[in-house]
Order: sequence, then C-alpha cells, then structure tokens
Amino acid sequence: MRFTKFFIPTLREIPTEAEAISHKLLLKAGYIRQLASGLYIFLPLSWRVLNRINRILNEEMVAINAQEITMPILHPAEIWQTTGRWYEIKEEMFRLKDRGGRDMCLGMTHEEIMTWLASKEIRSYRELPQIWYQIQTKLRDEARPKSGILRTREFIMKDSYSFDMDEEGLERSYNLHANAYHKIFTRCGLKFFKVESDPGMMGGACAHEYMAPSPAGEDDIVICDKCGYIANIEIAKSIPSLNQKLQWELEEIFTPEKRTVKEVSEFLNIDPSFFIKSLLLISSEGYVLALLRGDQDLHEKKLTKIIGPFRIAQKEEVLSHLNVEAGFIGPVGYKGRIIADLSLKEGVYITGANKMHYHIKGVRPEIDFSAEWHDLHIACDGDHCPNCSNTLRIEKAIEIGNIFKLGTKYSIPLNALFLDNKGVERPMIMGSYGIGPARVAAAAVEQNHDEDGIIWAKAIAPFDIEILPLNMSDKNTVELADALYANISEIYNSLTDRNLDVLLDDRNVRPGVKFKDADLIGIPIQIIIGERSLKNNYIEVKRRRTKETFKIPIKQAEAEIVKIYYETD
RNA sequence: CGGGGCGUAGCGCAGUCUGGUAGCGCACACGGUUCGGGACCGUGGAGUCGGAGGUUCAAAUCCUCUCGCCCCGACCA
Repeated sequence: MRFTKFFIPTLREIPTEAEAISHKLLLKAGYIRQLASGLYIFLPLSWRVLNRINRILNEEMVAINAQEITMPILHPAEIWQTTGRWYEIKEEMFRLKDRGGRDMCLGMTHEEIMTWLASKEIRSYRELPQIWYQIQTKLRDEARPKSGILRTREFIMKDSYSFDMDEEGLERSYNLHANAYHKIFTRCGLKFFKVESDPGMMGGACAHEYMAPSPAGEDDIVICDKCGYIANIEIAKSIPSLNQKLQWELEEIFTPEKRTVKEVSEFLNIDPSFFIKSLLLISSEGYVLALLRGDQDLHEKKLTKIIGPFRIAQKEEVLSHLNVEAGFIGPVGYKGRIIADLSLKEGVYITGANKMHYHIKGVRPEIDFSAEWHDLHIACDGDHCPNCSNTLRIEKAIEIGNIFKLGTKYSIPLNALFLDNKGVERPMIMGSYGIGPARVAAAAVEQNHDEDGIIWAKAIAPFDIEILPLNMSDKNTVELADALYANISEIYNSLTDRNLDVLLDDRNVRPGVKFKDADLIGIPIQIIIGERSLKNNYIEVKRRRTKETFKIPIKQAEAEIVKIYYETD
C-alpha cells in the first residue's frame, strides 16, 4: 500500500478529550475518530488491525470446531421478554418500535437469539454438541462510555455459544474455549490473566474473565504471585493481616464528638484495625447490622449475595431505630441480625457503645456478641492469599474476554430441548464466550507503546513493514523503494498464511515527518532508504520496538529484511 | 443518575472576571529557499464564538434555558 493512496490522518496535537494512552495514540496516529460519545469510526489503519485480530479469532474458533454464523442486530422484544431480561435490564438496552408498533431492541448480546435458533433446530442428542459464533456488532446504552474504544456504546464482539447435552459436555466446551482464548491472546501479544469472576446476571455457576493488566483498565484484579490465585476484586477472597492480640479489659471510654473510625482512632492513637466498624443497613427483611474491621471496606456485592438488595440506613433512621447517633453504634447489646466479616472472629476490639459520645474497648467477638460470619470486605493490597497466605497485590486490568457457564438459564425459558438416547426430553446445557476485538487492540496499545507512539505485535500490526524513502525527488531512492516494495510484498509469510503487507511512505515530505509518523503508527519494521547510505550501497532496517538499526547491503536487501522481520519479537 | 470541567477556524489555545470592529500557534492553498527526526520566508483562504431566548445603544463577554463532550463516582448481562 502506498501512503499517498491510503487515508492516515495523523495529528500533530492530540484533542483534549483523550485521556487514556490508547485513546490518545489511536487518535494521533490516525486510527480512529469519534462520532459521538461512545461511538467511534475505525479508519483504514485500525480496521486492518481489527481484521487481523478477527482473523486470529476465526482461526482459533474453527480449531475448536466452532461454526461462524451471523445474527440480526435488531431483535423482537418477545424473545427477551421470555427470558425476563427485557424487564431486568433497564436503560442499558436500546429499545424502539417498528412501524407496526411492535417492541424491538438492539442486541446487547445474543444468548436469547442463539438459544432461540437452537430451540427451533435441534431435536436430538445426535446433533449435539454445537458451538456457534459470530463477530458481530453489539449495542449498549452505556451509562458512561469512556477511554476511547475501551468502553463504547456500539462495539464488535466475537461471541460464541455452546450447546451440550450434559454438564460434562459443557465442561469440555468451556475448556476448549479457555484453551482457544489462551492461544488468541498470546498470539495477539498481550500480557493477560485468566481470573475467576462473578457470573453476575449471566447466571450460571462458573465464569472467568481474561484480563489485560493496564492502568487504563476499569477492573481491579487480586493476584497471588506465589500460588497463582487470581480473581476479580468483585469476588476475590482475602485474609487481612492479623493484629497482635491485646489484653484489653472491657471498658467504656469517653469519645466526645468522635464518630468515624478515623476520628476515634486518632483520638485514642490506636490503629483502625483494632476497631469494629458497624453499619446499619436496611434490607427487604428489615434492619441488619454489618460489621467490618476498621481498616476495611464493605463489599456491597458480597453482602447482597447474603441478604439480598439493601441500602445503608440514613442518619435519622439510625437514630430512631437505635436511639443513638450513627457514630456510636456497635454490636454489643444489639438485638437483631448481625453479619460480621470473618476477619473479626479473632481479636479484641473497640467499637461503638450504643451510647452517645462513648465507645467500648476490649470487645471480644463470640463472647460479647454473636454474629453470622461471612467474607464481607474488599480485598486490598497487602492482604493475604486465601489459599497459601502469601501477600496479595492488586492490579488494574482491561477485560478483554470472558467465558461463562450458563447451564439452563436460557435453554429452559426458551424451550431449547432435545431428546437424549433414552428418549427423555432435556434442556441443553449452554455456555457463552466473548472477546472484544477493539478492546484487544486498545489493550495492545496500552501495553505496548513508548514516548514516540504505538508498538504493534507482528500478528496484529496494520502492516508488517514500512518503507521510508527519505527523498522522493531522488531517482535512485524511489527506484529502490519501488523495487523493494514490489518484491517484499510478494514474499509469503508462513507464520500467518499470507503475504507480507508493506506500507510505502511515498509522500513528498521531509524525512523528519516520515520518521515521526512511522514511529507513531507503530509498524514493526522500518526500512530507511536515504541518499547518504545509498551512496555506500546499503539501506537501514529498524525495529520499531527496540529501535535497533541494521545496515544492510542493497544486494542482499530482500533476504535480510525478511530475516530481520522473522527474528523480530 | 450525583459531583467536577470544557464548548471561540481542521487541531491546540488566548480573549469572558471589568460588554465596545474575533486573535495566536500548528494545519491547509500558492510562490520561493530547503531536505536523515514534525524546516524557513512571503502571500492567502478559513470562525453562525455549541444553540435559543433575554438585558443593553452595543454581547464571545452579563442573565435564563438548552444541547454536546470529557473526567470522578454509581452502574456495567
């Protein structure tokens, strides 16, 4: 491809709205443009990247016997009503009516539609298992689109769905996907973790996410470097570091106007970890007192799983229910349901005395009060691993893929049934598996860039090699550039089953502009043809990532270039 | 949805407080000199100052409403 025939609108200055590195670089290097909040145009360069990613997706899906199909984006409401998601999902679903007044929606995902198809077409266990996938646009009216193409309202997703006759089959399909995903992300040159995740509204028992560590990520993952425990903070377990056991006697202490853990802790000069934080909550079944160690925070999702939806009581509600202000409440003497974090089970603590301006010191859990014990806290840096008790660390990450065991969540309501080998009608056991190619691309940029621009992995770069003829008015330069361009483009790239894609920067611009743009765009190999080196019968080959340059005699140019290309990481 | 910020030429910004003929840099077009890390000189084109209403002799500037975009949080199948 010749640069002058290809639309690459690089910018000298970055629009202010860009914050994330991938957003800035993709804008600056001429890969994307924003149409509106959460809506992006993929320009020729980024479309090439996405196509390369999609090609990898296709190859690895086919390798596990998945079959590509394509589904409508516009869906009738009825199917979503059947599974209930029409009602469960709120503003995040784009809804509309057709001219006949029928309710429709734009697909946020395709469990319903895929299951509908299976229910219509599959009758017998002999037709199972099936894995169907598509690379298809999804639409979600995100509350807050952000970070360029990391979180958008319209995005392409590779989504696959497995249909099996039993749990064993699901296990197989799930593992096939896990293996395929491992290969896909590795081929795309990403650093990533497979983490345990919250199945959430997808239902089902088991789910994992593929997480690419990056400061731009929206998720926090908890990592144990020793035993390999990795989980999304949404579900991560952790053991907080233990306090030394103090020999306090039970006593009331005067703490005038000291309400928060921080205030009391500073007032008494005692570390917050020796406090019990008491939160009065209101669930559908009434008041609940939740207890956490003073240095920890409540994990609302964990608690929701135990007591259902709840909210934190307002100041006035605390006062009327307990006759004491929120800052002085505690479990001792509390009559009602108490749920406490496991880390409080041992030790001696200070907590509210249920009496204005007093706290109580020397409280021993299980002796001075009883509670239901659960994991309620948010794991934090420095906590210990639930498996091996090594120290945990927390890292930000981009969710680039996920795999879910769905079970019968969709097959039962949508009647996706089959007859087994005994003639018994049973629901199909399903799984669903997603990858966001644009997120893969963005994560790749987040993880691979320097101060000059993007550094693409070879497998997903928009081009393999860029030729930079520095002086387009020099006949020798142009002739050599044209010859190399023609010949290298014909060379077969056995790694990815295609010819090498070469970009020839044939613009009549100053060398500095070509160098800057080449580094910005991030093609793995640059071939620099300058008059200076031409006089001495060599050209230069430069690796984008390391900036190493090689002087190559013109006579052996093609062979050497290809060799360097293959030897580049 | 709560909090914060910003909308002035394609991009980056000044001008707004204190109302008085809309500016700068880059980019773009033309001419010339340049040509190994975003050149220089000259000339030129380009703006409903996000939109609507109001105050005023006069509004980018003051007031009211509204739309859009970004960031933090909530949410995220």
